[in-house]
Amino acid sequence: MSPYDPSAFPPFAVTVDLVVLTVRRHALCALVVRRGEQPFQGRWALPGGFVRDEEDLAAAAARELSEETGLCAHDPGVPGVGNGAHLEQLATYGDPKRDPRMRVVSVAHLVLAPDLPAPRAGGDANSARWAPVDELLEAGEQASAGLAFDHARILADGVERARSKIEYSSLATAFCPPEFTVGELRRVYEAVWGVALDPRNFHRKVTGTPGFLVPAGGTTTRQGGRPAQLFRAGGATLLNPPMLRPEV
Amino acid sequence: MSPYDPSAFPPFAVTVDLVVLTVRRHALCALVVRRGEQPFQGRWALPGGFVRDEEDLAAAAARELSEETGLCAHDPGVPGVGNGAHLEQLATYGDPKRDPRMRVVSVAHLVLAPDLPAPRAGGDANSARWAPVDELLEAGEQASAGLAFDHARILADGVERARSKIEYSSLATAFCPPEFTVGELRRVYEAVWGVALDPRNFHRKVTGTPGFLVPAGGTTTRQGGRPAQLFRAGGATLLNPPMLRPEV
DNA sequence: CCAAAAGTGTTCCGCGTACACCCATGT
DNA sequence: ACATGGGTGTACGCGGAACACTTTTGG
Repeated sequence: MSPYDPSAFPPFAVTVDLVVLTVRRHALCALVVRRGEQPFQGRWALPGGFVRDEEDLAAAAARELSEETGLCAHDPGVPGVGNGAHLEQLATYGDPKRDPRMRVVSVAHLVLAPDLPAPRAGGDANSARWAPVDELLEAGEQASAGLAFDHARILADGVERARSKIEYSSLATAFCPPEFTVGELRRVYEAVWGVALDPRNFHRKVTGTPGFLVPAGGTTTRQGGRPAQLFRAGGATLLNPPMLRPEV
Repeated sequence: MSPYDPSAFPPFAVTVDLVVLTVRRHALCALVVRRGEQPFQGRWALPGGFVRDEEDLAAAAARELSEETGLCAHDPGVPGVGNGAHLEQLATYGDPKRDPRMRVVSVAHLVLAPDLPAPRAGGDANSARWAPVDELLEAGEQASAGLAFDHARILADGVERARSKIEYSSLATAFCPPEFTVGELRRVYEAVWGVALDPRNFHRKVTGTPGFLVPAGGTTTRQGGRPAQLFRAGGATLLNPPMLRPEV
């Protein structure tokens, strides 16, 4: 670290922004809130807020998440059990011009959550909603139609992280309710990757990977057809060999 | 983002810390500098420094790198060609107690560089050196013997990132000089992963992956034995299928 | 009976692994 | 001659891809 002079460093505002992803109706969706003030008033943005004094970055992200959704996320490194949602740091964005008002460095976090009831608008947001990420990212192509600030870029990075991480980890279960079927888990992969997977091979693959799924004991027919076994997420976090994303 | 009140956010100091890795004498080494002042005076630390006003995070990392090593890194997103070194953002560390003096958020960056002459001590560092990461991380086990601040943790995260990224990307070439042999590239993998690889299969694998290596035209005997073809890094960045790290 | 989803069996083939073998240089 | 590292050929086997087939529910 450089020489320390209490008056020699420029002060920064530090925020956390959240990329909260879920799967609804076979589509990967992100949580966005409507901005109530300038700049970008009326535009959609990722939820987030300032990091408080004496508050860790992950704690700030968990607090904002809970304020916006009522969700209690579980960062595997922070105590406090959640309802299955997964939280991890994504990346940090610090372009001097990213906020026209002042110098803001934002530490983006990624949250993977099971399908939730409609979000409750909280704090300064006029409203909040789940929007398909395809819509949000397409809108970002035309200037001044997409997300506020550099949030389209942050969202794209978060989506890419989620897409690659479910390949080699068991994180896809974070999109599922506590008990789920193999078919439901497959539809998560299909929604996140935007591809169709062979149900037979998928079934063999996930049930054959030790520690990925553990039988929960019951069955369900909520998807129609023959009753399917219910599973819970197993203890394994790394999948070896990984799930293979089909070629483009 | 939360309601904006210029007086309502706590001011943070924002720094960049650098995990600069290279391969020297068959060992993965990191650049460390000796601290010249309190706290942790005399202890080794990762190079780094304050982000300046109007300076992007990646630019700050590149500036610190150049000040400490003379290296001109190439972030594939920042203009300005370097000498082959690779720079990417690693993660951000913001525990309120990580610096006893004040609230500091540090955006760590990872640099992969070819073997370099002895580093020149710059700025406030009494001295600088390349140290095998195994030594640095083992020393961290005993309290007050390892790196300053939370730098052991940052280093461990950087090493883990490098180890996993050379699996599925062509980043291992960033540890090599502009022209290198297949054997030299193999010794990079062996040093970073700490394993022995079969030279025959490795050769077939890397020369058979399109875009990974392009023949540079000449040969060399600098490693002894039969002359080896020289290669340059090809355009491909993602390896498909990936290099497989042998089981533990 | 039929549709729909769950689950099993089987065949094929690419690719990773292991290892035998040959090649071209320095000493 | 021989040691050293470079490079090719080949046989084996695991695991992914494709797909036929059976099972168990709801309508």
